[in-house]
Amino acid sequence: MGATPSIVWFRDDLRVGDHPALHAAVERGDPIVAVYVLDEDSNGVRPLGGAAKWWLHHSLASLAGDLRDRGVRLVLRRGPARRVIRSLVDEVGAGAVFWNRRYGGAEREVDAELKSGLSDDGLEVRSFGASLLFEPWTIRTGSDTPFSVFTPFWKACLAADEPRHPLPAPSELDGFGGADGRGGPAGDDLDDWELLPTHPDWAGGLRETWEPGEPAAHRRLRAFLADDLADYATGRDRLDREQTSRLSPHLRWGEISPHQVWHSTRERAAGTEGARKFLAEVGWREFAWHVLFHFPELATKNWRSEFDAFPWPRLHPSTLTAWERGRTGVPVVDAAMRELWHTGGMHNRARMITASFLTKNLLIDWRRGEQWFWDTLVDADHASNPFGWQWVAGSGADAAPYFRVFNPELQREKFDPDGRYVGRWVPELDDGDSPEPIVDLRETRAAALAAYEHVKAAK
DNA sequence: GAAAAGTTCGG
DNA sequence: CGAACTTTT
Repeated sequence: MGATPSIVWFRDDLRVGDHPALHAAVERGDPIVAVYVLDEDSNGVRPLGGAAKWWLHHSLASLAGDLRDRGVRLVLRRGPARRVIRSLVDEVGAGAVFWNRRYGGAEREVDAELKSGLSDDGLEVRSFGASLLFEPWTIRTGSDTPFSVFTPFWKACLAADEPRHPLPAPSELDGFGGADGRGGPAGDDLDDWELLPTHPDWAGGLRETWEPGEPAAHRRLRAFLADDLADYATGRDRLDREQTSRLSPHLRWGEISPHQVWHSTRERAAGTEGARKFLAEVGWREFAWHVLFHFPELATKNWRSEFDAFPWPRLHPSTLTAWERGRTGVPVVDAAMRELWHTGGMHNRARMITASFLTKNLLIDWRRGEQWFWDTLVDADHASNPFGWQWVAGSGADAAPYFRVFNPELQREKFDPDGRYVGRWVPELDDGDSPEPIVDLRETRAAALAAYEHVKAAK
């Protein structure tokens, strides 16, 4: 056993393949301590939603297995990360701490403080880019500002140096304290974290829909590239088809890296319309994270501050509840909200439709919707979720308010032409049992545009 | 199929 | 400047 082990701190990168921090620890040569910290205590770190906890439980179980197979036990610790990592360092006498970068505001503060503190104590502390294709500070406009429009942003990314090729997963690791970790530091039992719902167990639909973990992420990518990429450019918009990649939760938890997605897609289908379009969707994820990097308050504050003048009417709680539970009387909205409640996922276009309906037709503040998605989506992350909501609300980057009052009836006709999506989730429609919409679409659209006039006046 | 219409960014 | 923009009427 080496005297000075290296700690690899796993965060939103629950994988062993293409893991630069783990890779660097292997190269360093000392025995490895792998740790995951459940941090619900650090200032400003957002507590996980219910669906996210469900995913995290299974993803950690999968990662622990993959590490154990390679000779390392995953140590689970709970508490404020600064304190937990520092005490682990002392406990094992670590000589190095490696991690992959996080880009949220609160997380960056935690990491920066730890990095300087541990470095002052003489440890080797290194962080790596692993969850984004391009570091946010490297993609800038010609006038050296961050981009606020997607298309030129993505063009600049495509013109930059190509993202690195993925690193191989280490086949064998030198675990500190032996392969079973008995000689190493103690950790929590995953079950004791109670991440899974019990009373009641509402996760049945999630189990039917998803398979968390790194091996499943790669199977999903392979199946998507083989079956769905060719017709992706148009098929992705169809609510009644399963032609999207459904990789978002795997990317959210870092079970697969965007580098792996990028290179696999290019190797398989470089130059095709499907590949171009799919990688642009990965680009939207990238853009959201870059925006969050430059504007850490994305989840709470309007990115366009003039939207602070938007006159959200007084909220009737029953209206919000009707939206949450899929009882608005607007079929495609109700179908999508029930899909979310049941499966923990929602089609990309359905997200735009339901978000437009909440903010433009119900005139409810985007933050209420964002919070609901945060609690119910398995893929909700710190960037894409608030970014998407602000984009739809009109307060965000690349948002063109006038254009983004979706008409849910038109959207249904275009993207669920045979009614298969709506019929699956709102079966009572077939019985001729269609309730009246809780709002008039034309009137509320006009009201939203009138409210938007206040925003313009506030500029 | 055109117009509604506001903003960004590269040329 | 003018092209671009996950749309609606």
